[in-house]
Amino acid sequence: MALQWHNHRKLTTLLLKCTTQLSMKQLLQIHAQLLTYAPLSLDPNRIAVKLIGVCGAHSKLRHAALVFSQLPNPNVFAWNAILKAYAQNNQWAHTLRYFNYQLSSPTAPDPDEYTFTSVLKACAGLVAVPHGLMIHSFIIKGGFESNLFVQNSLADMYFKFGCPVVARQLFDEMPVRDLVSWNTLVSGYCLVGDIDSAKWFFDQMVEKNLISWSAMVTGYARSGNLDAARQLFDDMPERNVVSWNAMIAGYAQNEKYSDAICLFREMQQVSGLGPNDVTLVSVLSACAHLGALDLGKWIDWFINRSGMELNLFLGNALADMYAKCGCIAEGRRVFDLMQERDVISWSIIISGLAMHGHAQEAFGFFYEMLECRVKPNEVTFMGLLSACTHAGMVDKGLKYFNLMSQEYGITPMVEHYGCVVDLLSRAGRLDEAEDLINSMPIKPNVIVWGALLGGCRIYKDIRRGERVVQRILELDSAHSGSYVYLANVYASMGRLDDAANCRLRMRDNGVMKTPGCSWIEVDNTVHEFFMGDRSHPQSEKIYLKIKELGLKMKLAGYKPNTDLVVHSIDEEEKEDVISTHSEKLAIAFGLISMSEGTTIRVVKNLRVCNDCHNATKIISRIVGREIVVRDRSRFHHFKDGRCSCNDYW
DNA sequence: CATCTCGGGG
Repeated sequence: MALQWHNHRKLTTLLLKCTTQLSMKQLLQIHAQLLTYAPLSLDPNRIAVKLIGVCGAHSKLRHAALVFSQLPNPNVFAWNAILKAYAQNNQWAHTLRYFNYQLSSPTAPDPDEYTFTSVLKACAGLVAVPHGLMIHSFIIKGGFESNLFVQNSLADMYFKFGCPVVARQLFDEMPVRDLVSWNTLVSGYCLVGDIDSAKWFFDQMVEKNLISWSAMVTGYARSGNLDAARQLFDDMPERNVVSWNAMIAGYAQNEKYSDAICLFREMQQVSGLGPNDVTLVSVLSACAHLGALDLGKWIDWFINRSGMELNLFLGNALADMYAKCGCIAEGRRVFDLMQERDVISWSIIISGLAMHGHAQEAFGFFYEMLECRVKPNEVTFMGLLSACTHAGMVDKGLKYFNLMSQEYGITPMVEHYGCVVDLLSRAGRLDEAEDLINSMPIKPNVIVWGALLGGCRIYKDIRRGERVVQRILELDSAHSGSYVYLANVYASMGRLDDAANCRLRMRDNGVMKTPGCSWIEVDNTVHEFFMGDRSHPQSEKIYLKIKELGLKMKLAGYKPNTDLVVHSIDEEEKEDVISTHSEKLAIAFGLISMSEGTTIRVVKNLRVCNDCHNATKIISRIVGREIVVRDRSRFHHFKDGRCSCNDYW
């Protein structure tokens, strides 16, 4: 007993003196030891503060809560420790819950200025304005507003509330300012989009640190000025993971996915810094957009190898990457693996299943989600509606559309209307589609009208089409789809002069079609192809392959589709007979550069056209390989001459 | 008496 007591004292003394970061494993061992002799502890609060701090740093909040709950009389240090643990891990609602608990508990100590830094951070993160204002007055009453940390936290909170004027007044009235005060101002102005003020204060700063620079990089990136962001990034005297993350995220959020991936490689090769979870979230998002499955898989492997925890953000990004790269089964595997899931996790799987045409399973996940008491949001319903669209389930779609507002109080956005109009139009219920548009409480956009126009094209409703084109051109006089539609209608009626005229008008108005573009990842590099592209170094071989395929296809009974009216709004144009659609180039390149039997995965920026769809079906049979094409709206899995979409897309 | 605030994300 004496020996154990001695060991116990030694352990606690060591623990309290310990300044280096403890690993979670060490912590658990120490905690177990301490628990055994808990009644003998000299000062449980001092030990608990230390332990909770370690738990917080390792995001082990359940363990932190456990340690806290074992304290018979938590003092203000212990309360501050638990509040900080939650606040620094973005668990703001929990932070506020503990704070309320502290206020309402008669035995709990009164909060101090340390308490408020965490609580204000939580209010800021939640944008809980009433809470924040209440706590501000609480702080004034308690006389804590003279504390520099509290002042900085308050200024930060008001920026996050979108009140730069209040924040600025607080800053101006501060008798003493430190680097954090200035950084708060710079990042605050960046946050509210006042990049000029941010830059002005940034330039005023005599002393800057990594945070100042990184905040400015993020500010420029978020304002869309990637060149300025990159310039600052290059000018930084030193960089850490956060600086690299800021620039990588900047590229990813501005749709510069290849640049994001490039910089990610540079980070590892040049800086020697390892990526963290935030880095990987951005890179995974780039992979998802590009369909870069190999890199995505490598990141999955990297996460497992490094023992990185699959947190909510990372799990969502990984599941989304798999779903958007055509591996919905892998996406579900990741989803099952996750310890914590939110509405976004569920929505990712639901829209992933929808994209792959698995409507029933998507509905199943929705009901499971409800059983787990996760409240669906607008993104969830977009997934459900697109599941209905891709399966042609009109009435089911209308049911969900009504359910979202009636049952869940979610006001449909223009995107939801677009989805339902698309659903009705494809089914030929053009009257209902048009009525829905006319009854919209918000202004319909080009996408909504375009969906109806698509229906007019399929069902050859020329009168309605004319009307719709007019509405679209009022919104966007350079809407290429409308001109293409008109030209095609005229051509189909034999009015070739009108068709030609339409083309001329299109040219005169400077109408540019979005160039069709497809890409494929081979050996960890994304290769990009435009329509009729001959810029690829292997162009010669690619066109030879296409020629070879063309011969085999002819023998297999394939006839190119020459019906002009078939051309849809989102398709690449086929003005030039000899031009080749981009997905054919990408598929051909995949066939010549990837080993026998591997699945060819291609991503296309527009919708795949009828002709290419037919051609790809036959190619999949001829070469005996699976070809997966992700187009603008969904996945097509081509195999043995068939497509998973059953020709409905 | 030991604790705090500012930068990166699906």
